Order: sequence, then C-alpha cells, then structure tokens
Amino acid sequence: MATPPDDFISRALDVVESIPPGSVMTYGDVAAAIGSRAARAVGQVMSHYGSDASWWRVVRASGHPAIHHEQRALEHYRAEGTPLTWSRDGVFRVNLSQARHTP
DNA sequence: GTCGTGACAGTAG
DNA sequence: ACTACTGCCACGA
Repeated sequence: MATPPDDFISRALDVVESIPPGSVMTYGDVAAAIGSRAARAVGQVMSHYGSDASWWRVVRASGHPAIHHEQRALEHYRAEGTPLTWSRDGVFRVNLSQARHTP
C-alpha cells in the first residue's frame, strides 16, 4: 500500500488512540509498546500527526504533559477525571501511579 | 549515505 | 526543586 500501517508513525498513533480516557502513558512506554526505544521519535510523531490523536494522554516519565501544551492538556485531564498531583506553585503533574495505562 | 533535529529518559551536580 | 550532559531512535533534507 502507499501508506503501510506498519510505519512507526501509524503504530505510535495506534497505541495512543488505544489509551482509555482517564489513563496516560509515557513516551517511553509508547515506544516500548511498538517494540522501540525511540521515545523522542514518539514526540516527533505527536507534533506532526498528533493533531488527530489524543496526544494529551501521552506524558513524560516525570508525569509532566507535553511542553508548552500543559494548559491545553489540563482541560482534557479535568474533563476525563485523570488523577492529577498539584504543587504549591500551581504546577500539576499526572499521578502515574494511578493513571499509567499498561497494556 | 551523512547531518541536524526533537511534544524524551536517565544520571549527575 | 533546578540545570547540564549524555544516550537513544526515527525522520527529513
């Protein structure tokens, strides 16, 4: 096919879309889910193709959402009831102990 | 075939 | 909590 679903991009998007609401996965976990360690490549896919996927369900290993998109992700987390941990300065992070989705 | 880039991860100070 | 550095991988030019 002209667009084989075996591509790294299609697989990464497929994994992200497979994450249920209220749960999240780290970039490293998504990469591992497709049999790779390219956590950074996953971020690249999100930045260019994530517009059609639930990119907010993918966060860093520290629990922080995609940089410069925290405010946008927060709206989705509140709507989906994702467990969040707030710091004193108003900085939040996803409670991976509760929201980490494991296939 | 090589280089630069990046919505990362882990370790060290 | 922070910054700095290194290591890793996939993509586009």
